[in-house]
Amino acid sequence: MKKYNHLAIEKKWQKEWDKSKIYRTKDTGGKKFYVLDMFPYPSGQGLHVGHPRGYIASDVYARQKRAQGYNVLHPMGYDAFGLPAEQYAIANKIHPRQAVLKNVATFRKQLEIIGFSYDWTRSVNTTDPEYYRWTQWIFLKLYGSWYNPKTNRAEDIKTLIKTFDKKDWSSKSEKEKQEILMRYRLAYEGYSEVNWCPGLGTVLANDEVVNDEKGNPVSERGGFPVEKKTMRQWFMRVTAYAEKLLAGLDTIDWPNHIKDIQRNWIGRSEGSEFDFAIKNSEDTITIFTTRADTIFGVTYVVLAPENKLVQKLSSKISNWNEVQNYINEVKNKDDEARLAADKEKTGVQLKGIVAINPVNGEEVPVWIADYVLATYGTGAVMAVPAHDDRDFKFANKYNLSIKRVVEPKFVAEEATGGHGRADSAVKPGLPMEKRNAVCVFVKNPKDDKYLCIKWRGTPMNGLVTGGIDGDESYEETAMREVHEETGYKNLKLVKEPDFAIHSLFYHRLKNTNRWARFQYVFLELINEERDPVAEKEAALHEVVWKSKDELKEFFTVIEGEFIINFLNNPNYIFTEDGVLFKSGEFDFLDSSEARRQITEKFGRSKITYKIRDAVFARQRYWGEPIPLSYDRDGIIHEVPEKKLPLKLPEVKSYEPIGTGESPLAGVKSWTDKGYETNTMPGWAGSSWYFLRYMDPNNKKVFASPKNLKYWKNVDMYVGGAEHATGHLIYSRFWHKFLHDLKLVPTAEPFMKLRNQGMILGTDQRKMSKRWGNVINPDDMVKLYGADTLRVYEMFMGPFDQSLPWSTESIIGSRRFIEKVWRLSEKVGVAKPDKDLESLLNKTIKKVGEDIESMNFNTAISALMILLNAMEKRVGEYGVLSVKVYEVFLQLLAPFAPHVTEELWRDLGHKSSIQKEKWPKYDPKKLLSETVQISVQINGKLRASFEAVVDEDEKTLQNKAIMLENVKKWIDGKEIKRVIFVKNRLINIVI
RNA sequence: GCCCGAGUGGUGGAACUGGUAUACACGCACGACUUAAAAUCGUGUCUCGCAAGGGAUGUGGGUUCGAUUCCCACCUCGGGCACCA
Repeated sequence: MKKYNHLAIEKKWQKEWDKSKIYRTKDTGGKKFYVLDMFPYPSGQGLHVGHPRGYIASDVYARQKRAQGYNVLHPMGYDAFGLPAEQYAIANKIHPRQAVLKNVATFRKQLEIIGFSYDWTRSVNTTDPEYYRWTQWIFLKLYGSWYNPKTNRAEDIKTLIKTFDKKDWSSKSEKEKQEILMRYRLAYEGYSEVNWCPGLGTVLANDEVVNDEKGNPVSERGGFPVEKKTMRQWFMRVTAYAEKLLAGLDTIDWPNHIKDIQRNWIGRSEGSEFDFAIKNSEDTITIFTTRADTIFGVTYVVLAPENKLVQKLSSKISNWNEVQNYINEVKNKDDEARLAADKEKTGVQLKGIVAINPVNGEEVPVWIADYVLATYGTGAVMAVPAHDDRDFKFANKYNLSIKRVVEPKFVAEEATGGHGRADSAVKPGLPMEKRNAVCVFVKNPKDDKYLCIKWRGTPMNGLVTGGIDGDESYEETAMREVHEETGYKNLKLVKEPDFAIHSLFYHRLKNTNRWARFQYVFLELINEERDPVAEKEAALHEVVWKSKDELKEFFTVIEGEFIINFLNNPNYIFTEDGVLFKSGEFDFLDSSEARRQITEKFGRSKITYKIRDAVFARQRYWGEPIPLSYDRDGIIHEVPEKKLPLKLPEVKSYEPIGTGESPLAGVKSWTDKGYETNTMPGWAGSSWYFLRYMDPNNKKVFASPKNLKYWKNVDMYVGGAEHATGHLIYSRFWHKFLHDLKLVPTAEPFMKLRNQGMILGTDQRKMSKRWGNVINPDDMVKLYGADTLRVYEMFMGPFDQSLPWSTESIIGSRRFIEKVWRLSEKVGVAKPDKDLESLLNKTIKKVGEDIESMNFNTAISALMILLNAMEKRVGEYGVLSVKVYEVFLQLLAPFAPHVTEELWRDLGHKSSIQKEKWPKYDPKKLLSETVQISVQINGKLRASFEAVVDEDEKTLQNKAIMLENVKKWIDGKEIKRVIFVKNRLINIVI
């Protein structure tokens, strides 16, 4: 027998496939299918075994699609701009381009030996000027466009200019025009803070900044201090697409958690805006809130320290020095200190400034505090400490008043006792009678017990309650009711938190629905003297005393738990929806309805998003140049389309120049022409690369309309989940923009997305040089073969789960392939075997479905089961049917393309196994002739027996009862019920 | 704190729509072949029990003839967001 020499076989077929070009893709021909991997960043480190996991999966998937008759586009390329290449180049004193070329070559080699079915002629590289020409071209489109909210899409900036007053517009200077347009462009110039490291003379990315022992930010390299510096930047107006990005999620098949992350990131929030006028001023403070129903509870207003209004009002602020100091203090805090959630809130009052609540004209103080973010909503909030946790903490610290305006509401849904009333579930259809009432806590200071009422002949327990008569005060009602119901007469009012609840119930005695607002009143016994209780009252209930701890158990009222929370926690605030109170005409409205009405009358509804515009500039050399230039007057000019690509200048030094600006700012030939010195960020090139694969060598357009129309978009996208809020948002944004401009045919770039889990080191840690736990795929290919590596990576566990590498387990996959190899000796003409036939059909079904749903581990497992059965068959009859073996090879081919090709050809086939049609199963042959029927007694397995498929219940039941093990259990007992599940089980209930 | 996801043998994991829990593989033990070893093949391998039988899918409850699967509460781990008004 021929020896299984994986090295020779794999090399041989890789060469042969390359020669015969079987993986080349044409842009026509039948139904298309686009299978894409997230292209790699070719680092100097090379690959570890975790990297190819996704590539293997997509390769298996692509191979199956090809076998199913699709015209499959399955390309690979390199995302090679960015920091690591630049740093590698600086460290090794070579040009970044050289570093990239070298790393790309290494990657390609490492990938090739694994035997992927990529069409390498379609490869792209983001650093290739012929590629980034189109990245720059798309940038210019973004720069030249605005988002028209009326048409709900991006349009040429000219359509914006048309909306301006003609005369007014032409009277403006170029500079003014530029400033106005900049507020609309989808790519726009602005300012933002960066991590500036004076020690290195450069700007650092967030992950290049670490904390030293004292928690101060320092550079990862060298440990130099890092501070904030405001710098000129370019931005992408992602926020304009927030709604489309959100809505699009419903149209694509992505893992739910990725959709959740994106939804969360976009952070849509429906609320209202209100204008608070500033007393004795023309200015107003606009606030955003989602709780318009609490607006009558506003006791102050807070601005973000960076809010422009603060500077504008400076002359009216009497403590301006103090305010300025606070603003500076906040500015110098690093992000971590400012954002720490548990940190104590700080702020300063703007003395002399008074805001007017638009709903009731109340005058409230104005503060600045860094718990209000300048970048969200309007950068200002109305503070309602009674119903917002943050405002509550702030109010407590600075002694600001607290006004409660929303009260909890409880609707009786079943017959429960409550407040000593005979009440039950609200009856639909009956009118609702509103009433003011009290509910009384009476404490006996001697033993700290509370006065309770137990209703005779009912399970109801509660407190003393009663309706308010005429113009009685709460206290008067409370004392009167206590006296009537219990006889206690010497009581005094104590100061405890006052609160009220609304209770909706059906009043049985009065046959009416009641909506009672119970004001809680806290009394204390002065002494235990009591008058006799009227007979009528005494017949209804008895008096009991309960300690605080016993109350929770004692109350049968549905709102009992809430009341206890309130009693136990003096800081308890009610942040949920409820019923309005002390809110003028809106009293007794539910929160949601109140929000609607108050907004309509006093404000306007508004939708706000968390997502921020994305910074689109890096102060680095190794990125796409931004194709803009500045003239002497600071007017920005676009680099004409026909002059693209604007290539990076050849320079000797691309190291930081020490000002924080890009190294390009130190290149005279560059600055002489006024070119923008910032370069694009790493995500620019990766935001559209999948389109370039459709037409990678086109010199006229980024991809021809014909090819775009044919390939449309990516059908299956495979990559890591870590790109959820980066690449996967940005590329959707660019794609939607291109779609608005009718440059691409679909609204979404990636129809299906699947994430691969990480492969961890054997020590369960992330594979990295640092831990010394890196496993190199080259070594695995050499030792076990690419086919074994592929099978193992697909078999080790669920594709989307992170799993540790096991040096021990991979041997199992190797054994599997060797068994397949050895079995080839035993094929020939064999007698039909129904059981094997049935298993084969089941396996065809299972493997096909499992690949489609990316459950590769169970697909392999099914193949192993079939192999074991085939071996058993050979053991019994000495020969295995060629037909069965061939189908098996076809099923295995996507996973192990080399060895299956070799064995396939050995069987005498002239063409590649990769060209074969995917096997079909016969639904009629899926069932074996016999099935195991389990017999349960009372749900416990007691016996099982073999039966013919689809046999009827009666027959099987009779058979089951005859079994020894079953007889034993049912003997002398009555069979109450028998449950029958076809072809599976019989459960006898006794 | 909020939003997702996951907890099953010594290990990675399997189980369709509620229907024989632990498939498949690794490891381990024993046996065959061998002068020997490796490789290969075979047998066994959740747990308590001599057995009959009992107990096990993070913990505690519930629904059901029957729960890894559905519901409630809690614990642990992983991921995302984090003063978003």
